Amino acid sequence: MGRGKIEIKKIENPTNRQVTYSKRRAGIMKKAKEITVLCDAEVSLIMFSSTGKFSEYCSPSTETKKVFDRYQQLSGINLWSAQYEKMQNTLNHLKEINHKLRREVRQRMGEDLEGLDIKELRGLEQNMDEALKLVRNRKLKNSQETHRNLMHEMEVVEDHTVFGFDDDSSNYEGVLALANGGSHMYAFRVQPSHPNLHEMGYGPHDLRLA
Amino acid sequence: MGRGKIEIKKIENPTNRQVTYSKRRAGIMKKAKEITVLCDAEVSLIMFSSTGKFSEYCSPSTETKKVFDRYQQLSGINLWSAQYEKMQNTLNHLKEINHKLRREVRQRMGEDLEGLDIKELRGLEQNMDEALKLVRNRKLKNSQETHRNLMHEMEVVEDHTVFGFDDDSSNYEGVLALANGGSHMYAFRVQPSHPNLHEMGYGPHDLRLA
DNA sequence: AACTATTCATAATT
DNA sequence: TAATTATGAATAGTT
Repeated sequence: MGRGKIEIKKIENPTNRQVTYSKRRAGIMKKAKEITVLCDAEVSLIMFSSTGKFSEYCSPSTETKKVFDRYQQLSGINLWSAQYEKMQNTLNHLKEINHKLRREVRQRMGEDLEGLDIKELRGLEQNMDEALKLVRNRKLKNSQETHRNLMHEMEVVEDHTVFGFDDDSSNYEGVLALANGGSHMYAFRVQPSHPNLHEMGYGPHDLRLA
Repeated sequence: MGRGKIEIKKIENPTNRQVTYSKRRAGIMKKAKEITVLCDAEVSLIMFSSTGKFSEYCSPSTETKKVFDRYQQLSGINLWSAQYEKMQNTLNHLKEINHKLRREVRQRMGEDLEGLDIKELRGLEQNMDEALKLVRNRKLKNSQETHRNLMHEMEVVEDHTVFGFDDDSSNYEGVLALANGGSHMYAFRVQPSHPNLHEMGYGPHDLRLA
């Protein structure tokens, strides 16, 4: 179809090659459109010229993404397995760590002690006892400092006396806020569990790790 | 091109439709191959017939996956954004929680107290004090039970006396193992940080959340 | 970019 | 379902 037969091999002249590309690209696009209409088919066509220019056709019923998804299912090629698996592993690892940390905090709050034997309890007690001393020391140092600062301020700014230092409110909101029953730890709890990892639904090629 | 012109609209007769699909599919495939050779182009062609049968062509230089990757870059359509973003969000959320939990444990171990003010220190101290009481109670209850069980066993199995209850080894290996300086918490530390989420490298369409 | 002379793809037919 | 063939479409070379 043309003024003479041509051999199917790379056109070396870049201009000719580009021209032929344009013409044939249009042809294939047209054919793709026609087959989708005539035969009720689903088509995804992606082309890059040798100069890197990109064109695509996708049958109107779907999107390229859907064609890709379907392609994955049927071809058995898991395009994203590597990435997906890595992320999934990281997620699982983090969850596991989280679980352990949460348990550790709970135990340090005096909850969830059922699973510990005497030795462990003894160790925990000792550890907490030492830690408590550290906290007490820190508190002492801190209040001394605060006191010193106050004194200093009162000396420097003499007519701006500081009142109302509420010495009774022992609230530990900041990081913990769990002193009175309702532990704020549940704010940490991760959403449903697996937000939406299902939706990919690869059927037999499902990558979800246990 | 055929024994008469045809209108481009869906072929209602399923047999004819299937036959036409086969013929035209072969035609497009051939054209796709030709353009890749003649014009040194990169092509991905995926087709599904109305009966669901799937065929693909991909230029020999690449793989379908690579074409897809390139498609993503140039089209600006992030095919996996939904999935990827969800996972990324979950990951970040988990990391944040982890960080907080880790800090909480450290504080309950008497470390990392610099950031706390007096009120918080007071709250922490109080909380730890109460928790320590709980742990002590538990330990007491536990050792009483152990003792009782021992007694019981000695009564029942009279000639199998139990010696060697090492009352001095206060090891709390199980969950903590951090009593003596080296906290085992670092075992929990998550690998490099972002295992390999970089490798996708979407350039301007990078989805990595801060 | 537009124009043919050809070859090619394929609709209808067998 | 698979070949055949008449016909319209695609396109290589030219302008």
